[in-house]
Amino acid sequence: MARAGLSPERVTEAAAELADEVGFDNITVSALARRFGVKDASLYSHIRNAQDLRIRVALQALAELADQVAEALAGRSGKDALIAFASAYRSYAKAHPGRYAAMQIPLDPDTARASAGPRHAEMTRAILRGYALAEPAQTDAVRLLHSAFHGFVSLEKSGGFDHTPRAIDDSWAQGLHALDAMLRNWPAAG
Amino acid sequence: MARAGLSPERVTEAAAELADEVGFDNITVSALARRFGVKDASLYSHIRNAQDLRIRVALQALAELADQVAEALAGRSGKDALIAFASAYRSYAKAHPGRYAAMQIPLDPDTARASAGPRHAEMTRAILRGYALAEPAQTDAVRLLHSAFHGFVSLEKSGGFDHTPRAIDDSWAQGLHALDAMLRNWPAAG
DNA sequence: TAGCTTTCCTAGGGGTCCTAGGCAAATAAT
DNA sequence: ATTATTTGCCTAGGACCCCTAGGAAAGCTA
Repeated sequence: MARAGLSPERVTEAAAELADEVGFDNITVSALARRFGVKDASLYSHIRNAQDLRIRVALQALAELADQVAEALAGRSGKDALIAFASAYRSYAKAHPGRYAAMQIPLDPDTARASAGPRHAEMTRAILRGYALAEPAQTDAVRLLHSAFHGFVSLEKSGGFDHTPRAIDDSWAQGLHALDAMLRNWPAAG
Repeated sequence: MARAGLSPERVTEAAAELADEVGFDNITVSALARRFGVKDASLYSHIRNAQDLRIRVALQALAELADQVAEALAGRSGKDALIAFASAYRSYAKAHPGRYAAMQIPLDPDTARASAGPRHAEMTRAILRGYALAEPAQTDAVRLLHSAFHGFVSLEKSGGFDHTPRAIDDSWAQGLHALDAMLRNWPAAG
């Protein structure tokens, strides 16, 4: 029997593609095996189990997104950087819905530390350098920005904005405009 | 054989409790049947299928949360209303993680229109009455607020804020403070 | 070429979803 | 009160999925 040339990397990549096609919740070891023309049991030489597969997809997605955000951010600062960051984030979620969903699964602390997660946090902080926020305001702002981006993308995907005629792209642009203003006038604690 | 006294309502309620205990993704018809001391096939007289069960939980959760938000909002306006709304939202998510996750599944348009979703939208708009925003700014602000609340709660739950010492409650309070300031100084389009 | 490692296989157990058809309990009709 | 009807829960069983154990062949190493 000819070999299919599997490896953890190829399996993970195929799982990511499958997730984008059928949804992260619907990736199964069996479907993945079918895609390779292989029996499902054969995949267990390359992945530990189904959960391990999902975590691999999540880690790959985090790294991919971090790369794209880093590229979008290069040479920009202030509001330009804010918009570039947010747009890269939203574009990735739209282009790769399965991978984006994968990124939301909770990782155990060790895995999270070794992932691209810290890069994301660092880049978000980098944006805020243009706004001169001292701690702990910086952390609060990072959390709020991250929340707003993730929330928007997530609600957009689940259809939460569908029942109002206003174009979503316009709300997004205006929302970023407002967030920029908010960061420039960050209020004192109280 | 004595009957278990099942009904669509009791099954849905039990599914919601189960979701809060083991996570929305882990509710199964089998587990629910075990909880009632009944065979899994027996539940199919009360629910159409597993997806139907999930939708019922989602609709119940939307209605419950709408009730709680309405109560929290009564007699408040401006920043008080903003904080009351956001706190009710976050409290519900913490107290009922499974139900909260259920609310995120996409509903088809007819189901969504008949759900408590429109009540949520209306209440969010009610908050903004204290800030005197004209359309389309009002819609943009509604979307941004909803995004920020949902994003924050969702990231908090998946551990996205765990790697910074700043207390999450403090970030939440300060974030609401900043959002209030943003709404009071909503920028002109551009 | 002989041995070793890796890759994929078959076999099989256990779980979940769901349908079909049957019997018994609760309810309605006579 | 007896009969008829509806309803609730049952057993049986198919399809799919996850995962383990152990075997055979492909490819590498000596």
